[in-house]
Order: sequence, then structure tokens, then C-alpha cells
Amino acid sequence: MSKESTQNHQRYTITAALPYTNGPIHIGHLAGVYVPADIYARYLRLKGHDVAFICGSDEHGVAIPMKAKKEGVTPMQIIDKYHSLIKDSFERFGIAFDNYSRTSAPVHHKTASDFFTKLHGQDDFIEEVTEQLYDEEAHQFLADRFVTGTCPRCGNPEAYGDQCESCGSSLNATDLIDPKSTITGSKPVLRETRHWFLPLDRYQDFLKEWILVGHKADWKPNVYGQVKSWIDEGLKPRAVTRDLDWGIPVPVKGGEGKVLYVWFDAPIGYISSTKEWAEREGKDWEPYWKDKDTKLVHFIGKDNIVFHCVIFPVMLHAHGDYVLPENVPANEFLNLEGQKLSTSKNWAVWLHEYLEDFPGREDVLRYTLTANAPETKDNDFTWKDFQARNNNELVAIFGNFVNRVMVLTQKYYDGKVPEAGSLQEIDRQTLEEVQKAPALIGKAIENYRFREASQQLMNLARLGNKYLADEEPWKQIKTDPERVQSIMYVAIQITAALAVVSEPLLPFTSAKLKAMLSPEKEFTPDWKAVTEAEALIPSGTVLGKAELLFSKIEDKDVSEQLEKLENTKKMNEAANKTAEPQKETSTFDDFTKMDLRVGTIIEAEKMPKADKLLVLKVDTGIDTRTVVSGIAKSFKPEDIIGKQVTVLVNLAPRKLRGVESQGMILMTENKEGKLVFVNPDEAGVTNGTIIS
RNA sequence: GGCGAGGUAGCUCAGUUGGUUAGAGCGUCGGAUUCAUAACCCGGAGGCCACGGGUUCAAAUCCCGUCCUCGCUACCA
Repeated sequence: MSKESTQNHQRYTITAALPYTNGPIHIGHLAGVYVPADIYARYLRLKGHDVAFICGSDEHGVAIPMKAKKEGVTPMQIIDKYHSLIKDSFERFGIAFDNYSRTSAPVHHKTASDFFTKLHGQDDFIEEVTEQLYDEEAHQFLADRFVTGTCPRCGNPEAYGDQCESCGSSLNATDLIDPKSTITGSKPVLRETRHWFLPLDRYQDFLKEWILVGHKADWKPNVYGQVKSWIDEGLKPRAVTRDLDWGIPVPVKGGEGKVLYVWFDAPIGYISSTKEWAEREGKDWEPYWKDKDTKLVHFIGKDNIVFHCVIFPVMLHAHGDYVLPENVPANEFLNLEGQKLSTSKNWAVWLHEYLEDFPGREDVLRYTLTANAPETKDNDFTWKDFQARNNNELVAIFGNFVNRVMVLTQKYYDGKVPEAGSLQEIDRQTLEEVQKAPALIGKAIENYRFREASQQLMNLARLGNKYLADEEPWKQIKTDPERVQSIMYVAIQITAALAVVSEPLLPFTSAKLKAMLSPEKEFTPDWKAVTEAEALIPSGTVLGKAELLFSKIEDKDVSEQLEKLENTKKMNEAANKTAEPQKETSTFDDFTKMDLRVGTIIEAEKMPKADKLLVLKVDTGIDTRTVVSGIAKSFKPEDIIGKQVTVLVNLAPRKLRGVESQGMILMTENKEGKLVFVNPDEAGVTNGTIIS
């Protein structure tokens, strides 16, 4: 039994990762973060706990103004658009946040600002001055992505400051030849800039003690392992400010023109969102963050582990007043039909599109994603599996059982719940099983095993189906109608239990079922009642009309979705085919400066301790020279020996991992992204022949 | 290259500190049934637990090595 579940907590603060408002959200987000968090929060509420389930939009960071610029709108328009789209998707999927805020809210600006000021006042930051590119016309420092220039490696004149999209190298903006600001087009200058750093290295011991010792047993292996890896590598100070004008201004002297780094301000968003909620509800927010009897749990995806397990806890710890998270149950990633979800490649099932394609089937997606959640490793979502889960489990087992009970009750008793009569052993046993369900499901949820919880829920419906099959009321009605009263009484209690325990996982279905069971007045039994109440639905209650809870998903529905994905794929391929625009004019002189020769690879071996590099010996006709080439992912050394290639022989030599590279092999890329050589069309060209 | 997480039935996954014959759901095959959305219920088949060593009376589980997948990190035309 883990340490955390044996403790008694007075209240729970549950957070779900703040979605970034530069795009809509998809099933990966839902499966990994929001559905599990929602199940957890709903479950705790049903148990009568004091819960604050907190989320909001993350609206700062350099990607927002960049996207705005690209689309010719203001950053505000971007965040407003996606904030409402995302918020709406959550609401429609029944993700029942107590509060959904946004980091552009004044309460957040103040909270984050105060937080920074407090740490600053305690000397919890260190300051450092570095040289960064500065746009004198726009009067601002330039984030790497706001700089373009000529790639020092491949000569592509359109390389970004952080990466050259032509050759794939990752760069520093200061490496670019002839850099240009994308804001004004002017040439940026190097200017000194001061930044604040959170010295994570100071907290090495604290983290070791708190996580490596304290949470060895109760944190998930993937989370624990990743954190251990970071701590073992040694933590370094991390900048918490940026030269940018979009975000929360740095509230101390010297902070003019700078904002808090988005990853500093975002997790504080949980706190501000809690404040906003407390204010609205007339509550005090502080116990939810500062009382040691509060259990704080962060639901996130694995990409956020470092921020929630290292950086934010260090911030909270340094501040001094706050509790630390008791668990950070990060999930792995969800793939879609065998491929990674990708916002930029549009390889995703977008929630707002699902809601249109499958109206009224919010629970189906919730269930499918839960039953196959990426809890311990990356998982694959397929539409075929989605269909199978719906048709074989929700329809055939859950929905069908409920329908059988409703129809039989209607048929035999005009919908009125019969007397229990004298219960037999099988009845008592069955009811006992039903009473165990909340504990089984609850334990799974408390241990963040949502897949298991979904199966336990389904097992309760299975129990009902088996009970009916064994007792055969449709046969007994002919010979022993009194017995049938008991049977149907029991079956109805199982149905009622399903209505209660399905609420965290299938809130829409639960509501529908409750309305069916108790059309006159609200159906109120809570989690505990399933185990303790004499009867969830008393005899004499008149049930409502039988309605199907779920309907089949046809092959056609599946093939339509697959087709949609195929189209996406084709569009992506087409988009990749569009050639990049022609580069700026180069003179004949420029060209003749490059000495291109035909050469032959005569030796090739892997560069030790590097993944992508091969060390080649090339016969250039002039000499035999060493060329280091980053092609190891596309070729095995033994396969390219003897290959004739094109070599840029007068490229300035450059040392790569200690080996001097004396030239460059010309490469291009095929459709699959595999590198291919650019070489003479026919054999028999002599090495050293000039290419012109 | 370093680190982390995975590798168990055709598929998706459980297997608690080593301990009977390795489990579940789906799929498949067979049976039974008709209240129910041809659904439910019962049963069978299906496993070199990635691979190779080792520790042990006993290994899916612990140790060493190798391979594969994913991630972090280094390096990168």
C-alpha cells in the first residue's frame, strides 16, 4: 500500500496541465491528462471529499506571438480563439473543472509577479549577463526563432535562429551568418542582457530526499526514473526570465522589457486559478495550497515531468509557504493508427471535430481512451479498437444489461420496482458482489489505474448479465412469478449501482441512467450508498422509459474516420512536395567559388559516441581526405564504401567531435526523409572531375 | 554515446516483497439460450514471459550481457 493512500486528507487540490493556446486539443491530451484527472476528481467528490479541480489556459511564451505574426493577427486574438475553443471542448466532454482560468487573467499576473518578487527578495535567484541578438529598430531582444540568416553548415539563407530547416542542424542564433530580424528585417546587433536564474543545483539534496527517498514506492516508475535521471545528471541553474514583450513583466529593478519565462509562470497558474475559484465561491484559497492536510496531485503528460517534479516544486519549496505535490501521475503518449500525434502535421483526432462527427458520444471516447490509456507505455489509438470497445463493451455488456432490466421490468411490472421478497443465497451473494464494486473501482482510481477502473466497472455489468442468464426470469415468470420479483429487484439494484459507480468514468451515461431509474425525483445515492444502503432503488419506485444508453458504431463510421486520416496524410505529403521558394540570386562568381568534385568513399566508420555521424575517407582525385558526415541514421558504413559522391572540397575545415572534417558530401532527401547521395548519373567518371 | 521507461496469447494489457498448472478483455473455435441493440451466458484452443548467461530448492519477477521500441540528453551534414 502506498504511503499516500494511507494518509487522511482534509482536502484535495487536483491540477490538470494547462493547455497551451496555440492550437486546439486532441485525443492525446484527453487520454493522457484530462480524462484521468476528471475521473479522479469526480470520484473524490462522490466520496464527499473537499476537492478543487483546477486548470486553465497557458497563454504566454514565444510561440504565441510567433503564430500571431504568421497569421497576421494579434497575440490576443490567438489566445482568445484557442482559449474558448479549448474551454468549450472540455465542457462538452464533461471535464468538470471547478475552475478553468487563463494566464492572461489579472489575478494570475499579480500572483506570478508576487511569487517572483518574493523569491527575488529572498535571494533565491542568481543573475547573469549574457550577449543576445537585439533588434535596434524594434527595440527588443530577439528570441532564436525571430532571427533568420544563412546556415553556417549548409548555406541555406533562410535558417532560423534555433534550427536550420534545410539541413536540420540545431543552431544558436549567434551562429547565423548575416542574421536578420524577422520583425523589422534589420540586422540585429549583439547586446548584453541580464537574466534571472533559478539555481536548481542548490536544491539537489532537497529533491533527492523528497523524491528519490520519499517517493520511491508511490510514484510511477516512468516518472520516478525520469526525475532520477535528471537529478543524477546534475541540475543546472535555469533562466526564469526572457527578453520578450509577451508575458508577465519581470517585477523587479532591471526587469524592464523582460517577462517571466512561460514555464515559470504557467504552474503558478494553478494557484491563480484556485484563487479565482475561491473568490467566486466565497472560500479561502490558501488551505488548498498551504495546509499540510491538503493532498496536491498534478496530472500531466510525460513531456511535463521536469517542470512538475523539479522546477515547480523547487519554486514552491523556495517560497516556503506551500505544500508539495504528493504525486505526479504522468502518462505516456498516445499514438494514432500507429503514428505519433502531431499538431503541425495535423495527425490527430481533434476534440471539436469528434464532437461534430460523433454527437452524443462523449462517453464513448472517454471510455475508449480510459480503457486503453497510455499509463505505463505509449499506446496506440485505432478507430477499429474504438469501434470494438463501443460495440463489444459499452453496447453489448453495459447498455444491453441495462436495457434488459428496463424492458423486463416494464413488461412484467409496468415499470414498477417489485418487492424483494425472500432473497435466496444467489441473490445475497450477487448483492454482496455489487457492494464490493465501489471499493474495487475506487482503489484502482486512487492508485491512478484508470484502465483497471474501467474494467472493474464493466465487470459489474457482466455480473448483472450473468445473474440474469443464470436466473432466467423470462422462464421463471411462467412457473414462479414470485421468484421473478426477487430476481428483478436484484437486477434493478445492480443497474442502480451502475448508475452511481459509472459517474466518474461515464458522467453522461450515468446521468441518463439516473434519469431513467428515477424520472420523478433526483436520484441521489452517493458512492458509499452502493455499499451501505439497504436499497438504492426502493420497491415501488416507478422507472422511466427504457432508452438505449449506447448505439453501435458501424463500419462506415470507422472507414470515414480512416479516410479522413488518409486525406490528412496525402495533404501532408503534398505539402512536403511543395518546393521551397527559390533562394536569392547568386552570381556566377558565387557559384564558381565552390569547388565541387566527384569523389569516392573508400572508408567509412561510425564516429564513436555519436548517433548521427560517420567518419568517411574520400578519394577526391586531389587527395584522400577525411569528411565527417551526419548520415549515420540513413546509412550503414559498410553499405556506402565504394560509392561515388559529390564533394564540396574547398569548404572551410571544421572539427566535429575532435575529428577535422575537410569538406562536405552533397545530399538530398527522399519522400520518407531518408538521405540520398547526389552523384554522377553514370559510372566511370574519374575522381577529381570538376562539377560545373 | 550516456540515462530513463518498456518488450508477457493473434490484438490491447495485468502479473503485488521470487513460491502451486503465467492471468483478463477483445478476436477465434465450439456449446447453450431467446428477456435484450444477432447482444448476453458457458466452455475450448492459443505463451521458449525479446534473446543469452548467472544466483536460487524455486525466476516473467533478482544479477550480468545482447537485441528492439519510445523518451530525455550529448553530438549533428
